[in-house]
Amino acid sequence: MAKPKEVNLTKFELEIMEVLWDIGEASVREVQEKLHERKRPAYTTVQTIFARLEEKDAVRRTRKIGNAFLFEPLITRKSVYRRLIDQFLDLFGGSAEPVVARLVETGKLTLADLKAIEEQRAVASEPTEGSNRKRGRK
Amino acid sequence: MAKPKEVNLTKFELEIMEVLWDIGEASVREVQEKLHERKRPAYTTVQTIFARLEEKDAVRRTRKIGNAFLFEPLITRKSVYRRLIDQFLDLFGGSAEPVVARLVETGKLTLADLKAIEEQRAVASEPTEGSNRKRGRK
DNA sequence: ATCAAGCTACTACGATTGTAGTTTTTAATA
DNA sequence: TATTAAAAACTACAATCGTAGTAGCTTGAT
Repeated sequence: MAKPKEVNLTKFELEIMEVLWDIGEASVREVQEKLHERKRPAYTTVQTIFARLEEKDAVRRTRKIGNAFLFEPLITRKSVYRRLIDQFLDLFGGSAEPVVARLVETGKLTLADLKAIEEQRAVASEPTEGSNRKRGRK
Repeated sequence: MAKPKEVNLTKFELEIMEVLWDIGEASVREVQEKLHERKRPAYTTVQTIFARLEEKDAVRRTRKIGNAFLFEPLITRKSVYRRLIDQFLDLFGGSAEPVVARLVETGKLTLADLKAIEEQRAVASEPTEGSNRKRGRK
C-alpha cells in the first residue's frame, strides 16, 4: 500500500512533481502556470504527464473543484531524489569519486558545506522523518 | 574540427565506451566478450550500438583486421563524465545539496575524502599559501 | 573452386518520452 | 433551458533506445 514505490521519473515528470511538492495539492492549470514561461508546454501536455504520473502511482486525485481535479503527490521528494542519485551513481560503478571531483571542480562542494551537512546529520539522526520541505540553495 | 562534441550517451552506450576507453581500440567481438556475462547482449546488439556511437561521433573505425573493423573512442571519459554529472545536477536546479547529502548518508563521502580531493586540487593548481600538510593517498 | 564461419549492413519492433491535437463532458451562465 | 468555456479523456505521432533477426559479403581452409 503506502509502501515507497520504486518510481522512475523523467525530467519533465520531475519538474511537475517539484511544483506539486511545493504547493502540496494543485490542479493541472496551476502547475502549468507555475512552469517557467520559456519552456511552458501546452496545457494538454501537462495533462498527459499527470496521467502518466497517475499511472505510475506518483500522484493521485484528491477532489474536484468546478470541473477540475486536484492532485497530490503520493511519493516524497526525498525518496525520489534518493532513487535518482543512487541510480546515477551506478553509472559510475557506484563510485562517487567522479561526481565528487566534479563538484569540487565547479566549486559546488567545499569543506564547509560538507562539515555543515555532517553536523546536521549528527544532530538530527534520531527523529527519522520525511517532512523536509525547505530547499537548500547555494 | 576535433572539438569536444556534446554527446549524450545512454547507459548501454556508456558501458561500451567504458570498455573501449579501457582497451583503447577494439572490435565489436572483443567488446561484447568483455561485458559481464549476465547482461551480455547479442553480438548484433553490440554492433547496433557501435553504429549509433559512430553516428554520434563518439567512436570511429580505425582499420580492418580480417573482415572485422576496429574502433577507437573519439571522446574522452572525462568529458563524458563531466557532461553526465552537470546534466544530472541540473535536475536539482544545479544544487549539489541533495546529492552531497545522499553521498554522506550512504557513507560514500566523508570529510577525509573531501579534504584529500581539495588538497590534491590545491597542489595541482598552484602551491600558493601554506595550509596543506597531508597529501592524498589513493 | 567451394564452403563454413564470422562479419557487416540493413531492417524491425515494442516501450518510453515529449509533445499536442480532437472529441466529449461538465459546470456556470445568459 | 440552451450556450459556452474549460477541463477531461482519448488519440496520435515522431524520436530514442534496447534488443535482435536476416541477408549477403569476406576470408581462410579444404
